[in-house]
Amino acid sequence: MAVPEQRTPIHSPTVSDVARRACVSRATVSRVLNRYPHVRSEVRARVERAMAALAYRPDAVARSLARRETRTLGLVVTDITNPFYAETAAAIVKTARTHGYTVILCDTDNIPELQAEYIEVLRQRRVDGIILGSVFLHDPAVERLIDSGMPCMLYNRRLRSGRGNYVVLDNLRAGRELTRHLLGLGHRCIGFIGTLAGLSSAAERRRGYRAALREAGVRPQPQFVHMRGVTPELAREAAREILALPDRPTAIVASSDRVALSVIEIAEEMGLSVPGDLAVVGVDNIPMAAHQAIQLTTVDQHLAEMGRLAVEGILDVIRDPERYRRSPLQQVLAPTLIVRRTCGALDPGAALRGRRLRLPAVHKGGSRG
Amino acid sequence: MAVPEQRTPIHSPTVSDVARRACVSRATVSRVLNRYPHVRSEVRARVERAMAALAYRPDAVARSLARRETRTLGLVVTDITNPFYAETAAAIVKTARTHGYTVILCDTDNIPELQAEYIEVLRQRRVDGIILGSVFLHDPAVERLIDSGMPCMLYNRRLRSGRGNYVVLDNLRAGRELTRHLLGLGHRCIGFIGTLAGLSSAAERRRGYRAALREAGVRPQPQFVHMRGVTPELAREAAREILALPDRPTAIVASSDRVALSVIEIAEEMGLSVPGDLAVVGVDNIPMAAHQAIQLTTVDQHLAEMGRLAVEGILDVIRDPERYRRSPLQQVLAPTLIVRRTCGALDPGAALRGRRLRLPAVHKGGSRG
DNA sequence: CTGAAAGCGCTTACAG
DNA sequence: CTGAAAGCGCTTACAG
Repeated sequence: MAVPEQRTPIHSPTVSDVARRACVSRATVSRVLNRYPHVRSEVRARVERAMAALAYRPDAVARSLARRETRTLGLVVTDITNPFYAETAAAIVKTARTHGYTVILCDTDNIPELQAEYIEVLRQRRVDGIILGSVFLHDPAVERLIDSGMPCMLYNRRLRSGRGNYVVLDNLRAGRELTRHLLGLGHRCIGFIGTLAGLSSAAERRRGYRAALREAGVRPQPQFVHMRGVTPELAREAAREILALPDRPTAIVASSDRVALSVIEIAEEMGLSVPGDLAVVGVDNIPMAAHQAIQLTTVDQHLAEMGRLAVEGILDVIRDPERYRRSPLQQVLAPTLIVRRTCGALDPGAALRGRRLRLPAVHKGGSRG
Repeated sequence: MAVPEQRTPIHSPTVSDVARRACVSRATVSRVLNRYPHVRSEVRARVERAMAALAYRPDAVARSLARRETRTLGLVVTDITNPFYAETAAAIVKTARTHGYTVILCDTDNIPELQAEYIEVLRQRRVDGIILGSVFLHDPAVERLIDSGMPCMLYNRRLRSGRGNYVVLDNLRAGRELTRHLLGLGHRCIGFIGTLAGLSSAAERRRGYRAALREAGVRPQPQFVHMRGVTPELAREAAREILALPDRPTAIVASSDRVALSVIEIAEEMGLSVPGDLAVVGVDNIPMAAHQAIQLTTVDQHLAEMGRLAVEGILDVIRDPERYRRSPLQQVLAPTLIVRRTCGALDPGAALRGRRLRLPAVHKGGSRG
């Protein structure tokens, strides 16, 4: 007859199996496993041989239960296909790995309700900490999470309450520098297209935009400002409206590179050349911004560093929650202006009214290659 | 004196706490938790009230240990900032969520050695299955993983051995259709720039490219074919060399949209207009390919569907590993040609030698919405 | 329909 | 330096 198949693979070896084979107790196996110092080297060697012979692979689930720590971080983003989140997620996973942590990726797909659902799932899974890439200025679910004592770290956006650990760009300054840059190029009619006023990032960039106008003695025009939502379609809609105005702006500050790309698309669709007829600047410095066919003037917010700081920060919080309970870890990164083609600064012919260029000291970006 | 602070939050409630409060056994609490049918409704209500009163949150780690299943999937990609992986990861996370599964994201950052390391970590964490976005044609670590019986699913690329469950694009057909399309536009001098010959995706696309040339009676020119590596810099290098040849090709088939974008950058740097002087086509249909300023002719490989199928497939495998042991689940998706600007087909003025256009029946792509 | 008991695979005081 | 025992928070036959 046929040889019976080997089904249900013999259960994988446990500490007990190793202990039996090495003629020691399970406690000793555990000590070897965890590089506990005081184990006789002869015993240690015997245990290690047994582990090798059995191809023993420790069960992290059991260890998590016993130690009450999972060495797992939850990462909640609104859209991993947004290069902003992809770049930060890469840095987060990488940094976590170097510290022996694993990352559960949660993507809300821009559906706000899913955030609370994911937070609940992560808490049931007993992650050691939660990193949130987007919160609303008013966000009860996140306030409750903070209240609960679960270590968490916000990045990119913060709460109006000012609570929580976070790492964000100095968004006000980013909006102000971009606007000043355009003012310096001679623009006086400058619009702003953002995502949502309920997000600190967009709201603060807009405040920076307004501040720069005010400082230059330019009166803000409310009809030049739109904050409709986060999808590309809404950004396009806003661009279409603003650019159809009889006295349309000669420059647009977009609250992100993605929004800026939508604006450029619509401008070209409407027969406006960029930067000839319309200057456009963004924020993020996503890879595409550097592309030859785009060359978007933007602000770099150092995404890899932001991701790294988020992880290193939350690991500190996990180690010593008390310490950060009353004085949260709040980091603000300085923006770096990257001057490229779409603002018109590099193409004197396109600069309006022949103003002399007065660039601030900036990193002139090319490819990020 | 000051009110003493509440530190180390009283340990979160367990089944025992709920059981005590509801005056039932822990087994009964567990039954209610798992919607076990035969529980008296009065008892069920009492337990539910107790859970609510205590804000009980089941411990998924303990449950995993007891049930020997984690409802967690591992996802290993080479670079989450590559839109291909970001798009598929989004679909994978989304599909997993609807089935109650969570996803651990592993990003090897294109460092091959990290793949084996991540696989080991995932196995220790006792994930129920592993999804791999990239394998080499010759990949011993993955062969061993398959041997081990751990449920796994490859996507995008497969093994030369043909083993394993996978969902891939019909890459040969994709390469062939793109090349035929260019041949149909009059091109006879067509180059191919791929990533690595050791990856099934690029290798099969190149085979399709060769097949199309052969079928058209065009002799393949080895100096027009480059497969150097996966980074943008290597793609640029290859483009620079091929386009500097005295008898440079009039069209390039790139093995991915990212490679195509690099080729376009170099072409423009060298003063060649696209598609006037050089037609370029890619594969993937990443969001950027649709952008106004690019309009890349490409092949859609239905990334969201690929991700969804990968998850649904691996869940089937997890449910019934025996069934797929001998006849693996292997799915091949049909490519969809998306004709845009960069091939020159939409701009008769740019079509070489005034050939009459003979487009295959295709989905003419615009924006992806 | 419900409970007592054993078990999942580790870790960790506590003795010695 | 090492072992016996208890415990982490669940689930699951097995009785009744």
